[in-house]
Amino acid sequence: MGLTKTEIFTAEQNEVASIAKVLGHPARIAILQHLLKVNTCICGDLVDEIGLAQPTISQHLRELKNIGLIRGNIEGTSVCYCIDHDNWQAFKTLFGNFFDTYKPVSCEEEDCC
Amino acid sequence: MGLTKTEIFTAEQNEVASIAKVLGHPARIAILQHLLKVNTCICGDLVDEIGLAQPTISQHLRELKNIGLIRGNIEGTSVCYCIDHDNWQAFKTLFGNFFDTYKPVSCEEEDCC
DNA sequence: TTTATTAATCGTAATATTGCAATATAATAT
DNA sequence: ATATTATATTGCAATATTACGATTAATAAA
Repeated sequence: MGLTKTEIFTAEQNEVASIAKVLGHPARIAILQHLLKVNTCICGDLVDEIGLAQPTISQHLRELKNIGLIRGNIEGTSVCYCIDHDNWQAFKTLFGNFFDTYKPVSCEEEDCC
Repeated sequence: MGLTKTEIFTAEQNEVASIAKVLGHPARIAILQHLLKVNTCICGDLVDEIGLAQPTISQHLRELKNIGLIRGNIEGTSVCYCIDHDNWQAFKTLFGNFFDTYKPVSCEEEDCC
C-alpha cells in the first residue's frame, strides 16, 4: 500500500484531489504567489526568491506545469514561466463550486454538531 | 529530506498548503461530498459508501478533523460527523482570495506565454 | 455481567514525496 | 570550437502517506 485507490472514486473527486495535492506544498504556493505578483519569471528568480536548491524548484515547477497551473516558454537559455490563464479560471471555478456546495443546516433540522 | 522546510515560508503559504494537502486525497473529497449531501453521518456509513476499510476511513476523518474541516460528536457508541461551518467559510474565503489574486495581463504588457 | 456494536489506535508493508549533489542538456556568447 | 548560462534529469537518503489486519476502548443491549 501507500498507493491511492483512484479507481473507486469519481473523475471529479480525483481531479479536485489532484489539483489540491499540487497546491499542498508551501513551495508551490510561494511559486504561484510570486508569479501572481510579477506575472512572469524564470527558474533562477524563484531559486533566489524562495531559497530552495535549483533542482528542487525545477521539480516543483514541473508538478505545477503537469497539472496545468503554469506554462513555460523557452527564451534563449532560460525558461519563462507564467500562470496558465484558462486553467487558472477553470480550477478557481472547480474549487469555488466545491466550497459552495455547503448548505448550512437550519436550527430546526437535525444536526449533531 | 522527505521533510518540508516550512520555516522558510510565510504562515499564509503554510496554511493554504496545509489545507490543500488535506483536500489532496480523493477519499477525503468523497467524505466531504457525502457530508455535504447528507449533513451528518457516522464512520460506518462512509465505510459502506466509499469502500475503504474502517481504519482507513477513520484515519482520513482524523486528518479532516485536525485541519478543522469537520467536527465529530460522540453519540452513544458511534460518532456523528459534520462540516465545521465557521472553518468551511474561512477556508472558502482563503482559497477564493488566493485564486482571485490573479490579474490577467493585458495584450499591451509584457508576457512570455 | 456478558455480548454486540462502533470507532480509534497500533503495527506494518508498500509506495510516494521532499530535497539536494552530481550530472546532463541546450542555447548563447566569446 | 569553447566557455558560459540556465534549466532539467538522475540517483539517492530521509521522511511521509496510504491502506489494512489486529487489537483496544467505550457504550449499549441482552
